[in-house]
Amino acid sequence: MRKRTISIATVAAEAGVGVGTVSRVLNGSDQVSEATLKRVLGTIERLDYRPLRSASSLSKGRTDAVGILVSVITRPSVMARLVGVIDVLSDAGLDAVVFNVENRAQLERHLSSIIDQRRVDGIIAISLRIPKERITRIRKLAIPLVLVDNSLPNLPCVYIDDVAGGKMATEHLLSLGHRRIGFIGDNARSDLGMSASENRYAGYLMALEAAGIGPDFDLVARGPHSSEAAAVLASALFELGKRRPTAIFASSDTLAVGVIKEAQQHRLKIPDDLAVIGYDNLEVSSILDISTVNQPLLESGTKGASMMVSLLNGEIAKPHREELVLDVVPRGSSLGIQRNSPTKLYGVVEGPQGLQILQGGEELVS
Amino acid sequence: MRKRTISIATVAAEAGVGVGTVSRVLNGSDQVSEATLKRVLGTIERLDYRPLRSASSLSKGRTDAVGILVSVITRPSVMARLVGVIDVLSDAGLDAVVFNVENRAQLERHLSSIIDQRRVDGIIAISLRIPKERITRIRKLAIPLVLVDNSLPNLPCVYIDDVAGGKMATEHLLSLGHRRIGFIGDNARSDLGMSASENRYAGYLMALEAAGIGPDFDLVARGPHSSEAAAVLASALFELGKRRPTAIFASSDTLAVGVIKEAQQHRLKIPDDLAVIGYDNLEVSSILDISTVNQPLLESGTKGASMMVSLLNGEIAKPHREELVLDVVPRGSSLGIQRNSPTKLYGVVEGPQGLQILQGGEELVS
DNA sequence: TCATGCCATGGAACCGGTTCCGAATTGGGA
DNA sequence: TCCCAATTCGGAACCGGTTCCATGGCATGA
Repeated sequence: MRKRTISIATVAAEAGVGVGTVSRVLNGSDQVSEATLKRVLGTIERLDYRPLRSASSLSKGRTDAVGILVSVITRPSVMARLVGVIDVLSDAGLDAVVFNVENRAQLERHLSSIIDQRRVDGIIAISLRIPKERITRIRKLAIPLVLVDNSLPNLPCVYIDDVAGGKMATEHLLSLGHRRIGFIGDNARSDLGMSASENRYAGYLMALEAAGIGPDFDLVARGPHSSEAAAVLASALFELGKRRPTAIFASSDTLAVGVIKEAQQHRLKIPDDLAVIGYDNLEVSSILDISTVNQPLLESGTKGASMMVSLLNGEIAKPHREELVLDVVPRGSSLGIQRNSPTKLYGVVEGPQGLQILQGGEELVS
Repeated sequence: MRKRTISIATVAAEAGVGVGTVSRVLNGSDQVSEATLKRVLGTIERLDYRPLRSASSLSKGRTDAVGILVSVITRPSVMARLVGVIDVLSDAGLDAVVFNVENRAQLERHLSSIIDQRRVDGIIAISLRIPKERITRIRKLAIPLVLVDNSLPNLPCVYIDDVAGGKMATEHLLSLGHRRIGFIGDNARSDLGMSASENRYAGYLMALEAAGIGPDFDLVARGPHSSEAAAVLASALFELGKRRPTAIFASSDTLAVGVIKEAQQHRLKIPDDLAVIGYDNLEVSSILDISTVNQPLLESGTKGASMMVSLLNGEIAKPHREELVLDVVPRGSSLGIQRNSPTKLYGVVEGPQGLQILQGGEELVS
């Protein structure tokens, strides 16, 4: 009857050393002589031994895992940030434990279980507003917290100035000579507090005011975050007759798509009858040639995760705040420039069965 | 000087009982009298005590976490499945540890660290082919493994018959009278083995053969999974002159988008000059009115996760296999039917600042 | 009244690592 | 040759739960 599981004690016995020595070897301590190091490593190899995560977690007092709280994960922009976060954490050897938060109750539940049970060493919140009382509790427990796509005083965060973004988008339309500029955005939600759309709206108002144009609330509309809703709202704006907007700033590309679809229904030519600019620079905006405001989404994720890694390594002293840069991507929906050819260079070759574009570095199967 | 951390011993001492009793209370054992139960619960409440995850993991011998291996996570279809998985796991009180796998090396690294360190109780692989030797190792260690969007004998899996799907899509085009039907798909990749596109291709060939049409490899093209690549490939097909296809089956909606964009460049009318059908029923296909094959993506995730939960609870005896149903969603890109109005009913109301569509059940901020 | 058995309970042993203290060995200098 | 310091190492104590066994109390039946 063999021993069931091989533990550190098994290795120690087998190698003829103490458990302490094996542990030192595992953790790369320099307090081990060359000879023993080799012997222990050999034994580990031979027994195919790996230390158990939960055991080392318990004695080390940390989990080597980071909790990621994500607001409605299905949104492409949120997704992109998440990918950035996961990649960096993974490279740092940290587990990424993902929690999808659809509403306030879920947020509370996840937070309390994460925090109280100490399941993770740190928390990254993406596009999410954390209740104040939770923040203080997290602070008291000294659990690192990093905000991505959000900003709070005295907390490390990677954020984007949505007000400036809204201003830039509106200014783009103003620079093209538009004066009647509409705004279509998300409902302001109190529960999860994704305030991005409202901030962009604020920027929109600022830009108008700076241009000496008073706000016309008839040109402003909000609804759920979907193309269909945006289409309905756009339709309402189009029916204003000669008072209808000549340009629309949609607070996200998803909404811009709905606006454009609806414009086509109304036989409005883009951009001559109606100029449109979105926000996020999602893939769909490039496909549909929609002008937009580019956010470094992936980068916001990687930056945030890097901060977390530094925090866990005790490398950052005080809260670090990083603001990422935005830029307007003018495309056909506002400029009307001739659509350009695919930017990437693709070489089509004759494949075994039909045409083929080979991918760089990829191994292909015949 | 107060005690630093409150442990189960603290609670036991405070409540005047043994640690065993507290543990029993925590785990809902019925071996505790009403009176002590109340007293212990009170103490727990008063001290705001929560058991430490890693400690219970160590002694219980399980982590209450599930590893999720995901192939290129950015693909919308993969994403949708992931969301389904996370939601179910979360409801079951299991942590979802996500690993993004971009290439074979990463897959190996993640797998070995997951498996050897026993970081998780089970593994869910989404749209991923696991190397045989890994499978046998996982089997030997008795770690539950569930495949989503993939199928292997003797393993629990949730899969979709891509061959049948490819056949359905092609038959749809055939039924509209098309005879010269092109195929645009992904490169067959050996490393991660996402064979979906190739399987759909197989279905395409079967449908053609059943209709008495021999395959014409001049109408077949493969490339990277992007709209741009698809556009380039489509362009090549369009330049075949009178031998050009009158219809194209794109193995995913992303590719179909590229095909349609390119058709517009070539002044081909959709669907009169060219009918197109995609695959996946992504949001973009509905926006652009592209016919497609609907896969229950979210459902595949939830089903897979449910299997995992059952497995971990020891409820399933032998490998359970579930095949989900597909259906063709005919839209304008093949039928040319008048575009329909938004399906959802939205009521536009006058909001505090502009128009507004209220969301069901959502709390709104003024 | 005493034997029997069940139920609630305390607490030691244990899960598998890490850490720290003390001991053993070695090397160098006096 | 002896002593001291540095280096290497063994192993007990510990992290904070869970589990199981032994124990004490109480009720039941004879």
